[in-house]
Amino acid sequence: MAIPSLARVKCSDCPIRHRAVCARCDEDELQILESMKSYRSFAAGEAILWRGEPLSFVASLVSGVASLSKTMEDGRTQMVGLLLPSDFIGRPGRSRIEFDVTATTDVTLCCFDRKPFERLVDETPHVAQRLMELALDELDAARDWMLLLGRKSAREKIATFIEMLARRSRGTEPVPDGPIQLPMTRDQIANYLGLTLETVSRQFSALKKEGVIDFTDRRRFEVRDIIALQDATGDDADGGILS
Amino acid sequence: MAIPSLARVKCSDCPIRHRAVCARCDEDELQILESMKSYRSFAAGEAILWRGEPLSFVASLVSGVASLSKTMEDGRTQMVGLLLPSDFIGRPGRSRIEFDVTATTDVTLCCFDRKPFERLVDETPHVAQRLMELALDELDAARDWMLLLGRKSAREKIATFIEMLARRSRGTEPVPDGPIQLPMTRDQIANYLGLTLETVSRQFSALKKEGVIDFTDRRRFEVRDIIALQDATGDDADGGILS
DNA sequence: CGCTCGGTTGATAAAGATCAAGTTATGTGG
DNA sequence: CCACATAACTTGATCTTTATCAACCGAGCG
Repeated sequence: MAIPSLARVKCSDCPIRHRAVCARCDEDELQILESMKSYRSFAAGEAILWRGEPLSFVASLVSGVASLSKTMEDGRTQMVGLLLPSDFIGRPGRSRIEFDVTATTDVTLCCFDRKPFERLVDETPHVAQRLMELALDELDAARDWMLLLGRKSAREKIATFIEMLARRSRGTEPVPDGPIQLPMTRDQIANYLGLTLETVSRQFSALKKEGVIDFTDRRRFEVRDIIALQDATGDDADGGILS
Repeated sequence: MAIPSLARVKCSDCPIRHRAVCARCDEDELQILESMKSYRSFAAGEAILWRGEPLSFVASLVSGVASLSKTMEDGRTQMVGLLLPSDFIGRPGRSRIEFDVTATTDVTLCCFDRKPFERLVDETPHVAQRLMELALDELDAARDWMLLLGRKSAREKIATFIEMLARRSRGTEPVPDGPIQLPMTRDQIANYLGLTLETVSRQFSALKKEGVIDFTDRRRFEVRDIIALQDATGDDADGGILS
């Protein structure tokens, strides 16, 4: 069950202050958000929101990793998004969502009741603009993932996934070049990449045998050969430099 | 080459008036858009925008079909979006796009120079709100497509594609139950669905042999058995009724 | 201590890609 | 208007990749 957390972090001290939906807000606007917010925590594996369920709150992800996924009648599932700190859950103007939101690791959310938040969005261009940016970023990420799902080989998918984790944690992790934590099980990785867990395991083993990565533990690895890794992703060498 | 069209349709008579970026605008706002807009036409196959190229204009698609696609170094291509009348091209706050935009059929665009348009967005909540809705709709569509690309079989992909075309043209086509036009070649369909053109052709043939669809011509077909078609998509029978 | 869960590895099967002919349209120039 | 060229499409044979089925391993926990 979700445990409403009483711990109160001041918005100005919040770790996601400059990236979340409040990024563009000034002090006055922050005051309003401060008075509306409440924290909730979810344990790894817990459902945060179910597909189709009425959406009573929206939230910013403060810490941990959550995932968006779609499941077919026969059980096939596809992850359609990975939420990291500062990502937003919920939509202005929509009372339901079309996918499940699940806590992948232990998660803390900064929640707002939906109705008051929507009123705020209408009145606060800074919030509306930031929400727009976040939506467009998600759209770009979704499109990159479509290329991966539709056209990349298993090896390329795994390499892309690892490279993404490595790049992302360079900002977040305490030791910049140290071991990287896999925030999910092989099965969840498979659902993210459109593979089976066996194929995921085999590709990890192959990259390990080639000396590209090295596992210190089943959930923790280090990149040994970043060039070979980027090569294996199938992406342009300078991918993103133009942007 | 793009031929700047001199034909001027009044916004109030525009076929996409209530669905495009201007949907929520009142008469005064429409006046402003009217004075800023210009039409451009592109022939089937022509490039509208290249990935990475500076974005000088944004536009609404007035007629025809355009596609967004990403291409890897070795030529593998994945379509990441299909633009239909009323869809928007370009992003507020971004000077480049991360994919190619191509005219799939002959296309007419209602264009706005980017800079003035961005100023307008900042000053006109009706436009900003509509842009947000359009972006969220695209995001939902992208996520549905991720499930298709990652988890559906070739047969399910083709059935989903046909069902989507059928549903969509029910609104647009002159004869509601008549033949439906395929707006793209087998090769383009393959790039949309993450398949090869041979597999696309084979699946069409299979559905035809089973009497689910019937081709009146290579680019025109009729749905003979809608139940069997929906069955073959792999989606929930009531998919979308809840939304 | 033995169970369970997450993970690895191997053998086999199936789906779809690839390679290779052909066939049907759609032009285009004579 | 016809002959021919070309692009779009279909179909078949074969090969590759990844899924599926199955056995097993090791860490953590009741």
